[in-house]
Amino acid sequence: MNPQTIKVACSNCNLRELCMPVGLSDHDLNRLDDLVAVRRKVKRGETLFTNGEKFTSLYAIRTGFFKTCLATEDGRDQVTGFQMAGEVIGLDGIVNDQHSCDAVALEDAEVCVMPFDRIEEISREVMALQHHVHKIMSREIVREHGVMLLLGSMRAEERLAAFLLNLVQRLHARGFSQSELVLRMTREEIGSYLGLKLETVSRTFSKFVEDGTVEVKQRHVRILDTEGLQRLVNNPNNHCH
Amino acid sequence: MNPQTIKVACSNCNLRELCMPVGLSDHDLNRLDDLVAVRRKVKRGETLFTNGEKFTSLYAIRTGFFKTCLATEDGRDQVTGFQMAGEVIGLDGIVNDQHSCDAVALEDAEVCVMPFDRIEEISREVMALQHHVHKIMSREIVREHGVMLLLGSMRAEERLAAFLLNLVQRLHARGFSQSELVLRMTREEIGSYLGLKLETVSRTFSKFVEDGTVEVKQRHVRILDTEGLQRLVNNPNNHCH
DNA sequence: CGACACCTTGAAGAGGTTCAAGAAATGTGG
DNA sequence: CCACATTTCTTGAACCTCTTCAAGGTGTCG
Repeated sequence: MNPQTIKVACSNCNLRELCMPVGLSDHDLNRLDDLVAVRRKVKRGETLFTNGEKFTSLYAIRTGFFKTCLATEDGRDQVTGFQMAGEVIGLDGIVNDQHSCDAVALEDAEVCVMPFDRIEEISREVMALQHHVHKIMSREIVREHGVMLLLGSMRAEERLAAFLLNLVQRLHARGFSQSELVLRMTREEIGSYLGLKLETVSRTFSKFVEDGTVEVKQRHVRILDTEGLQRLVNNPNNHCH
Repeated sequence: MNPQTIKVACSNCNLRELCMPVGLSDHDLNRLDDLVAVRRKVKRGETLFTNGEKFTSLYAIRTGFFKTCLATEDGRDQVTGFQMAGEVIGLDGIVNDQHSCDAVALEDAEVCVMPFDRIEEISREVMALQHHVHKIMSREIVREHGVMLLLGSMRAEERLAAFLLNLVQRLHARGFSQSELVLRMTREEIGSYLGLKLETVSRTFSKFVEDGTVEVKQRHVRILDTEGLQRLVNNPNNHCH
């Protein structure tokens, strides 16, 4: 690994509203600029951190797209999340001082490296940051509750619908289209995240196309009927009781 | 609701090693005693907090057993976890200042109420507490990763085996038997947690009994072959690829 | 003791997986 | 820049696991 690094500041970062608290005084903003030690570029296919690696920092994604995944010795493999610009990864490492999953860049990426001891230090001085860190961790817990609901109670179509809606919603919050998106991950990775085989993901896409709900050309997806997808996720008659 | 409340202190609590940081100075220990505002009793079947309720506090379980569950408007229902003495619940509420799931007592319980603003206040002064809070949240994230692996890649037998092993392990850490346990939840609640129907849970228990892996008498379970269960969870030949 | 909640078991059925083959896209080296 | 290798995606058919529906048994609590 050859981490390319550049020094930078949060205070004039255009992603600040996504990964930092808002409404800070100038003084507090200056303190925040000490948060990011360096930036680091990660090429597509490379890992930002891996299972077992010593935990030192959280990472705010500036550009690019990541997956986090769990690989057990006996060959199981589970994608636990997909992360995009403005999101923070590495929280899993805090509890045992070492990472418990791999973070893999699905496209060339750049992250802000935030040493965790520095986060804790500045958190003690800047209340807004302290609360922000707590919120980020709580948000991740709530997100995972949602995934548990998905994995535990939804059928294939419902899972894929929920997945697509979640992706566009997050992309839209970053200024992209509400209805069009380019998948950065393979069918197999989607399947791993959704607890389905890649063939099932592919078939379900095909079903959506037949129904006129979406257009799919490889990884390019256009959502034609957002409410149709929403109905799939929410319709009480659809559940496996 | 009629919360029965008693004032108390952490410094002489016999569960301290489970829910509080260790190795504190006397001064820091005294600060911690301000953490717990009151205790609160929750009767079996009652809720400690519910979805939508304003978030004010985290709760350390002193006695009893809880489930947390997500219930959506359209009738889905997902148990997201089972919690026992020494564990902390309520973390889901931080991000939006309101709880996003229900916490239901599965047996008469008592919790220590820790107002979150007080946690943040004392965290700023006591580094060990600050780090401890971070670890608790990170631990919950990692636990949920494990559940995602379970729900996403395991078959019914593997899920139930993993579930039982996890339960006895946590009970053992609290001084109970390594091989015997009393389930505090119904088959349906186990099923909801594991993404299975109650009938499947029941059948899988029966299969374990046939195989001589466990003895089951209603909610009383005795594990006869821990390694057999372990093998089920870890055996690479068992997966659905 | 009777009502109710909980658990077990069977049989039929559905949804997703597995295996297999081929097509489409992507990347690589000459 | 093209030919070839590789990865990724699609689709079909058979199979398997888990679910659904149904009925009866067991335990518990007022």
